Amino acid sequence: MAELKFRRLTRNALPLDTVRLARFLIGCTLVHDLSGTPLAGRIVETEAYLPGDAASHAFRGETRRNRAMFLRRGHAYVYISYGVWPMLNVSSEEEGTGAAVLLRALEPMAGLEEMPRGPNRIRDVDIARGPGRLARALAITLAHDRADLCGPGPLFLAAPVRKAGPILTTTRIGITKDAERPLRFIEAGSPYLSGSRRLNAG
DNA sequence: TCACTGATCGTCT
DNA sequence: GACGATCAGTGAG
Repeated sequence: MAELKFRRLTRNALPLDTVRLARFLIGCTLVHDLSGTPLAGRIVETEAYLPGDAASHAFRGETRRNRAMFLRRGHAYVYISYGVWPMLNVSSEEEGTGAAVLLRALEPMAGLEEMPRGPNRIRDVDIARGPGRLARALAITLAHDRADLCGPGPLFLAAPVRKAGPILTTTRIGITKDAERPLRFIEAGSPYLSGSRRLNAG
Protein backbone atom coordinates (compact mmCIF):
# COMPACT_ATOMS: atom_id res chain seq x y z
CA MET A 1 0.00 0.00 0.00
CA ALA A 2 1.36 3.41 -0.93
CA GLU A 3 2.33 5.69 1.92
CA LEU A 4 -0.01 8.63 2.27
CA LYS A 5 1.49 12.01 3.12
CA PHE A 6 -0.73 14.22 5.25
CA ARG A 7 -0.35 18.00 5.00
CA ARG A 8 -1.43 19.65 8.24
CA LEU A 9 -3.94 22.48 7.97
CA THR A 10 -2.92 25.78 9.55
CA ARG A 11 -5.45 27.68 11.63
CA ASN A 12 -5.49 30.44 9.01
CA ALA A 13 -6.76 27.92 6.46
CA LEU A 14 -9.93 27.38 8.52
CA PRO A 15 -12.85 29.73 7.74
CA LEU A 16 -13.78 31.86 10.76
CA ASP A 17 -17.47 30.97 10.64
CA THR A 18 -19.19 27.83 11.91
CA VAL A 19 -21.31 27.07 8.84
CA ARG A 20 -18.48 27.78 6.42
CA LEU A 21 -16.12 25.62 8.48
CA ALA A 22 -18.63 22.75 8.52
CA ARG A 23 -18.72 22.83 4.69
CA PHE A 24 -14.97 23.37 4.40
CA LEU A 25 -14.20 20.26 6.46
CA ILE A 26 -16.05 17.95 4.04
CA GLY A 27 -13.28 16.23 2.07
CA CYS A 28 -10.55 17.19 4.54
CA THR A 29 -8.60 14.51 6.38
CA LEU A 30 -8.65 13.68 10.08
CA VAL A 31 -5.43 12.01 11.25
CA HIS A 32 -4.45 10.39 14.53
CA ASP A 33 -0.80 9.41 14.35
CA LEU A 34 -0.24 6.70 16.93
CA SER A 35 3.51 6.15 17.19
CA GLY A 36 4.04 6.04 13.43
CA THR A 37 0.83 4.19 12.59
CA PRO A 38 -1.56 6.85 11.28
CA LEU A 39 -5.28 6.25 11.58
CA ALA A 40 -6.90 8.51 9.03
CA GLY A 41 -10.10 9.17 7.13
CA ARG A 42 -11.80 11.63 4.80
CA ILE A 43 -14.49 13.68 6.53
CA VAL A 44 -17.79 13.09 4.68
CA GLU A 45 -20.38 14.33 7.21
CA THR A 46 -20.48 17.28 9.64
CA GLU A 47 -22.99 19.24 11.70
CA ALA A 48 -22.82 22.91 12.74
CA TYR A 49 -23.71 24.03 16.29
CA LEU A 50 -23.94 27.81 16.13
CA PRO A 51 -23.77 30.61 18.69
CA GLY A 52 -27.29 31.07 20.10
CA ASP A 53 -28.34 27.60 18.87
CA ALA A 54 -30.72 25.87 21.31
CA ALA A 55 -29.32 22.47 20.30
CA SER A 56 -25.76 23.48 21.17
CA HIS A 57 -24.06 22.53 24.41
CA ALA A 58 -22.86 26.15 24.59
CA PHE A 59 -26.43 27.52 24.56
CA ARG A 60 -26.52 28.12 28.33
CA GLY A 61 -23.02 29.54 28.49
CA GLU A 62 -19.62 28.18 29.37
CA THR A 63 -19.36 25.25 31.80
CA ARG A 64 -16.56 22.88 32.73
CA ARG A 65 -17.65 20.38 30.11
CA ASN A 66 -18.07 22.68 27.12
CA ARG A 67 -15.07 24.94 27.72
CA ALA A 68 -13.33 23.73 24.54
CA MET A 69 -16.19 25.13 22.44
CA PHE A 70 -15.06 28.60 23.51
CA LEU A 71 -11.45 28.15 22.36
CA ARG A 72 -10.17 29.60 19.08
CA ARG A 73 -11.26 27.68 16.01
CA GLY A 74 -9.44 24.41 15.36
CA HIS A 75 -9.50 22.94 18.88
CA ALA A 76 -11.05 19.59 19.78
CA TYR A 77 -14.19 19.49 21.93
CA VAL A 78 -14.70 15.90 23.10
CA TYR A 79 -17.54 14.85 25.39
CA ILE A 80 -19.18 11.55 26.34
CA SER A 81 -22.61 10.91 24.87
CA TYR A 82 -25.10 8.63 26.65
CA GLY A 83 -22.43 7.75 29.20
CA VAL A 84 -20.59 5.68 26.63
CA TRP A 85 -19.55 7.29 23.37
CA PRO A 86 -16.93 10.00 22.87
CA MET A 87 -17.86 12.63 20.28
CA LEU A 88 -15.35 14.80 18.45
CA ASN A 89 -16.12 18.41 17.56
CA VAL A 90 -13.94 21.19 16.15
CA SER A 91 -14.27 24.62 17.78
CA SER A 92 -15.27 27.07 15.10
CA GLU A 93 -15.23 30.73 16.14
CA GLU A 94 -13.08 33.31 17.91
CA GLU A 95 -11.93 32.71 21.48
CA GLY A 96 -14.83 33.40 23.84
CA THR A 97 -17.59 32.42 21.36
CA GLY A 98 -19.12 28.98 22.00
CA ALA A 99 -19.65 27.08 18.76
CA ALA A 100 -18.39 23.91 17.11
CA VAL A 101 -18.63 21.50 14.19
CA LEU A 102 -19.44 17.87 15.04
CA LEU A 103 -17.60 15.31 12.89
CA ARG A 104 -20.16 12.56 12.17
CA ALA A 105 -18.61 10.20 9.62
CA LEU A 106 -15.34 9.32 7.88
CA GLU A 107 -14.33 7.42 4.77
CA PRO A 108 -11.47 5.33 6.20
CA MET A 109 -8.19 5.93 4.36
CA ALA A 110 -5.26 4.64 6.41
CA GLY A 111 -4.69 2.28 9.31
CA LEU A 112 -7.85 0.25 8.70
CA GLU A 113 -6.23 -2.87 10.10
CA GLU A 114 -5.36 -1.04 13.30
CA MET A 115 -8.72 0.63 13.90
CA PRO A 116 -10.72 -0.53 16.92
CA ARG A 117 -13.89 -2.21 15.64
CA GLY A 118 -15.89 -2.96 18.74
CA PRO A 119 -17.27 -6.32 19.86
CA ASN A 120 -18.42 -7.55 16.45
CA ARG A 121 -16.94 -7.76 12.99
CA ILE A 122 -18.11 -4.41 11.73
CA ARG A 123 -17.80 -3.82 7.98
CA ASP A 124 -15.20 -1.33 6.69
CA VAL A 125 -17.99 0.86 5.35
CA ASP A 126 -19.48 1.13 8.85
CA ILE A 127 -16.30 1.51 10.87
CA ALA A 128 -16.47 5.32 11.16
CA ARG A 129 -20.15 5.82 10.24
CA GLY A 130 -21.71 7.86 13.04
CA PRO A 131 -19.97 10.14 15.55
CA GLY A 132 -19.49 7.46 18.23
CA ARG A 133 -17.96 4.95 15.86
CA LEU A 134 -15.81 7.67 14.26
CA ALA A 135 -14.22 8.41 17.62
CA ARG A 136 -13.76 4.72 18.37
CA ALA A 137 -12.14 4.05 14.98
CA LEU A 138 -9.58 6.82 15.47
CA ALA A 139 -8.96 5.97 19.15
CA ILE A 140 -10.20 9.37 20.29
CA THR A 141 -10.96 9.77 24.01
CA LEU A 142 -11.76 12.47 26.55
CA ALA A 143 -8.01 12.97 26.86
CA HIS A 144 -8.16 14.76 23.50
CA ASP A 145 -10.59 17.40 24.78
CA ARG A 146 -9.11 20.86 24.13
CA ALA A 147 -6.32 19.47 21.92
CA ASP A 148 -5.18 21.85 19.17
CA LEU A 149 -6.01 20.17 15.85
CA CYS A 150 -3.89 22.78 14.04
CA GLY A 151 -0.87 22.17 16.27
CA PRO A 152 2.02 19.69 16.23
CA GLY A 153 0.19 16.98 18.21
CA PRO A 154 -0.70 13.44 17.07
CA LEU A 155 -4.35 14.32 16.36
CA PHE A 156 -4.73 16.87 13.56
CA LEU A 157 -6.66 18.08 10.53
CA ALA A 158 -5.03 17.70 7.12
CA ALA A 159 -5.68 18.89 3.59
CA PRO A 160 -7.94 16.83 1.33
CA VAL A 161 -6.26 13.88 -0.39
CA ARG A 162 -9.12 13.73 -2.87
CA LYS A 163 -11.37 16.68 -3.61
CA ALA A 164 -14.89 16.52 -2.20
CA GLY A 165 -17.83 15.94 -4.54
CA PRO A 166 -21.06 17.99 -4.40
CA ILE A 167 -22.13 18.87 -0.84
CA LEU A 168 -25.76 18.47 0.28
CA THR A 169 -27.41 20.16 3.27
CA THR A 170 -29.93 18.39 5.56
CA THR A 171 -31.41 18.66 9.04
CA ARG A 172 -29.32 17.49 11.98
CA ILE A 173 -29.66 14.04 13.54
CA GLY A 174 -30.63 13.02 17.05
CA ILE A 175 -31.60 16.41 18.50
CA THR A 176 -34.94 17.77 19.71
CA LYS A 177 -34.34 21.52 19.95
CA ASP A 178 -33.90 23.61 16.79
CA ALA A 179 -34.23 20.32 14.92
CA GLU A 180 -35.50 21.84 11.68
CA ARG A 181 -32.47 23.96 10.86
CA PRO A 182 -30.47 22.82 7.79
CA LEU A 183 -27.09 22.53 9.49
CA ARG A 184 -25.89 19.04 8.52
CA PHE A 185 -23.49 18.77 5.58
CA ILE A 186 -22.67 15.61 3.62
CA GLU A 187 -20.73 14.60 0.55
CA ALA A 188 -23.46 13.56 -1.88
CA GLY A 189 -23.57 9.86 -2.65
CA SER A 190 -20.92 8.78 -0.17
CA PRO A 191 -21.53 5.23 1.12
CA TYR A 192 -19.94 6.18 4.43
CA LEU A 193 -22.74 8.47 5.72
CA SER A 194 -24.80 7.97 8.86
CA GLY A 195 -28.53 8.67 8.90
CA SER A 196 -31.31 7.26 6.74
CA ARG A 197 -31.05 6.91 2.99
CA ARG A 198 -34.06 9.20 2.64
CA LEU A 199 -32.39 11.99 4.59
CA ASN A 200 -29.17 11.60 2.63
CA ALA A 201 -30.98 11.85 -0.69
CA GLY A 202 -31.39 15.54 -0.01
C1' DT B 1 -34.85 -1.25 5.31
C1' DC B 2 -37.24 0.73 8.92
C1' DA B 3 -38.96 1.21 13.75
C1' DC B 4 -38.33 0.46 18.36
C1' DT B 5 -35.78 -0.39 22.75
C1' DG B 6 -32.39 -1.03 26.50
C1' DA B 7 -27.80 0.14 28.14
C1' DT B 8 -25.28 3.56 30.86
C1' DC B 9 -23.25 7.63 33.44
C1' DG B 10 -21.33 12.39 33.52
C1' DT B 11 -23.23 16.87 33.64
C1' DC B 12 -26.31 20.27 34.85
C1' DT B 13 -30.88 21.62 37.05
C1' DG C 1 -33.13 13.50 39.69
C1' DA C 2 -33.59 13.89 34.77
C1' DC C 3 -31.63 13.99 30.50
C1' DG C 4 -29.18 13.13 26.30
C1' DA C 5 -25.43 15.71 19.28
C1' DT C 6 -25.66 7.09 20.14
C1' DC C 7 -25.18 2.24 19.20
C1' DA C 8 -26.41 -2.57 18.67
C1' DG C 9 -29.82 -5.94 18.69
C1' DT C 10 -34.37 -7.46 17.55
C1' DG C 11 -38.53 -8.14 14.94
C1' DA C 12 -41.81 -6.98 11.22
C1' DG C 13 -42.82 -6.07 6.37
